Amino acid sequence: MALAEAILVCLTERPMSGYDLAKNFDASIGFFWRASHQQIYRELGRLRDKGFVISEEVSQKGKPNRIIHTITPAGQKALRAWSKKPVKHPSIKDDMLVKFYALDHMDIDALKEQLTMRIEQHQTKLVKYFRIKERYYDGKELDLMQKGKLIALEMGIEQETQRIRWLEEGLTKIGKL
Amino acid sequence: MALAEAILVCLTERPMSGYDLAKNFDASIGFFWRASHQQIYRELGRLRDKGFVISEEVSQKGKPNRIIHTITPAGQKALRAWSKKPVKHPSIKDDMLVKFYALDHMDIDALKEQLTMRIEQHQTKLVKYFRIKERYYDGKELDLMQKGKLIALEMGIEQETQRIRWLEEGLTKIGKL
DNA sequence: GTTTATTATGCAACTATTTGCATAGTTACA
DNA sequence: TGTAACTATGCAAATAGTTGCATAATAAAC
Repeated sequence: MALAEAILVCLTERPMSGYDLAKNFDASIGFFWRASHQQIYRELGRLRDKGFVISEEVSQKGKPNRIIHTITPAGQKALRAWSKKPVKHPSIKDDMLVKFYALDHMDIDALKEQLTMRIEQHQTKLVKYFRIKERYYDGKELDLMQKGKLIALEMGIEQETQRIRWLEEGLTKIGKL
Repeated sequence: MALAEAILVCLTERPMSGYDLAKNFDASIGFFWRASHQQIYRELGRLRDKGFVISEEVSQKGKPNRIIHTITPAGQKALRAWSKKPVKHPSIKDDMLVKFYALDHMDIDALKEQLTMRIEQHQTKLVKYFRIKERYYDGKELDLMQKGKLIALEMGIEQETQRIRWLEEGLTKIGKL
């Protein structure tokens, strides 16, 4: 399970609260591993139990106190250990492919609409990725950490581009039926 | 959740036992929606509770009895209703991308090995897809059901091809670091 | 003759994920 | 002055998915 590791990775950048992490998961590493704030808070509890992070409460005026989590040396070690473990192949679960597979029981017009919507969603995401790439990476001097993030981002761009392509092909194909 | 629907789709072809379904999930629709036999048996129980399938026991000599499940008109109706519901965008959960994102904490050589393994896995799958395509679809007269399945298969082929491409690009990129 | 694979089903426990709710103060806008 | 959005945390329940085990017979391989 990479959620624990994704959180640890974020915390190597700087100590953060659960709230900060949830925002991060909306904006950067979350492109590659989605998680809700509920999941993050629970996972933080587990990481604390294992001694991979330490948490300290910081009082704020007015707002509820923040709990800032810092990665421990044990956490760093766990990350390095994880890097050597084989990845499992990602689970493919795509409603759309099931719908194509069962085309003779589907409402074709509804399917076309859904395809169009999905294409738009992926395009929105792609635009977001390109903005981040331009803003933070293009024409900059990068260290190893940044290079890794850029590669991940470029892989994300590839993935979205390709997803759009096959959804468009699918749309064309059902148009020709 | 498309598991219920994936099962119903299989049962529109012919009535089947849980065991048959599990095999189907290994070979055809399972390319687009993975499920273990435990999941399938549980889901079949739920579908029976909802009246979407009826199940009857068939005794066999020697072997344990088979329970054959048949889709009901209510089940057919549920399938059509599902076809009109919007798809949710597939959850992206890929350890590999998280590992790239955290490149500065990873063991690069281990990562290269993992990439190579993943590429091989996707290639194996691709070969399987091509065999099915040649054997069942190429140069044949196809009805709507078969056309749908072919499109799904071609989309699967696209997806695997593209996955291989971006994994190879990733490998090249970390080679250049 | 024994081990292994295949057919056939299913429970139980655990882990992961999603959805909904609850609390509680702050800031901005209309 | 009210409402909505934002900051900040977390519990509870439901659903989904994985892992491990258990049973029980047949057939083929070694």
